[in-house]
Amino acid sequence: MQIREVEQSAGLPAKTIRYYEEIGLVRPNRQDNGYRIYSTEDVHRLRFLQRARGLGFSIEDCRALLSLYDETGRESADVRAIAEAHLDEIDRKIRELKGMRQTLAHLVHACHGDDRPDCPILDDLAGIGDGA
Amino acid sequence: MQIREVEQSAGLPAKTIRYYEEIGLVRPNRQDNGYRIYSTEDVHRLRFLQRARGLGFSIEDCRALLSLYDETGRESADVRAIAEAHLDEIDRKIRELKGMRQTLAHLVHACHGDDRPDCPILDDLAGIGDGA
DNA sequence: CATAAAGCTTCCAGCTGCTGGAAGGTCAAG
DNA sequence: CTTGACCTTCCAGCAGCTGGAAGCTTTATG
Repeated sequence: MQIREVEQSAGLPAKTIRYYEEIGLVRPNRQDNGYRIYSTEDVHRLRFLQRARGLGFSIEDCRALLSLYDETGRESADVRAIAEAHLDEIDRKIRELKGMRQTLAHLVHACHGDDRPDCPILDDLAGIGDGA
Repeated sequence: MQIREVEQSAGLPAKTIRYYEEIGLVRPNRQDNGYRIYSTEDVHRLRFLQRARGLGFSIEDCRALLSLYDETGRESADVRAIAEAHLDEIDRKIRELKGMRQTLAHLVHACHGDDRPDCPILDDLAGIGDGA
């Protein structure tokens, strides 16, 4: 299978697929002309990566997950530990974004948003608290 | 005021302050020896940046907000438009993270996480659906 | 058979927003 | 006069790609 076809079946752009090879996540063979040739297993790994990345795992997490996937003697606890750490990280990000969201929504609400220059959003950013 | 002191009052590391100058967000004067010297207004701008970044605005948004802040004839609608677009973006990210969170929490829950190799997390990533 | 279009290759640069570190100038204290 | 704290510039690197140039190969068409 050539790269253009793998794009479809793995759901990843060719550039990304080559990049994943460059950083050692997948090792396709080469044809005589130098073209990459992907086995079903290569495509499998790429799909794995596509899903793991879609869940927000970092590249290094993906590398660890893939190697656990390869390792038949793995302990599921190791996999779960990675996933739990990532889950915590996601929760942290959600909390952070919600904090921003709240402040921002409040400010947007307070701003009349017309042709006049006075603006609670700018006031807040400038550190002019409303005292409340 | 020299940079080390500005670090404290703006709540930004010196490296970042210099970087903000490099990209034209602030323009401190120089002493004869070449040292940067920050006016109260410079510090003010930096604090503005610190807050805006803390709310997750991009550097380009910050640039736009600062220039609206400078512009006394601004329309608050312009400020609000930037803030609303950013709010939408935050909401999008929260939704994305929540989607990940849900899938991942489900998988973590399903994984017994012991010394055995079978693992629903890896199965899912490998595309082995549980058919449900 | 010539040529053009499509697909492949490598390599280099750039994106965001800093951050670390090296090499070196300046200044106040002892 | 030296030490140490501060300041400067410049260059490199982080994540995770993405775009583009320059140049092969292969396939389709006239």
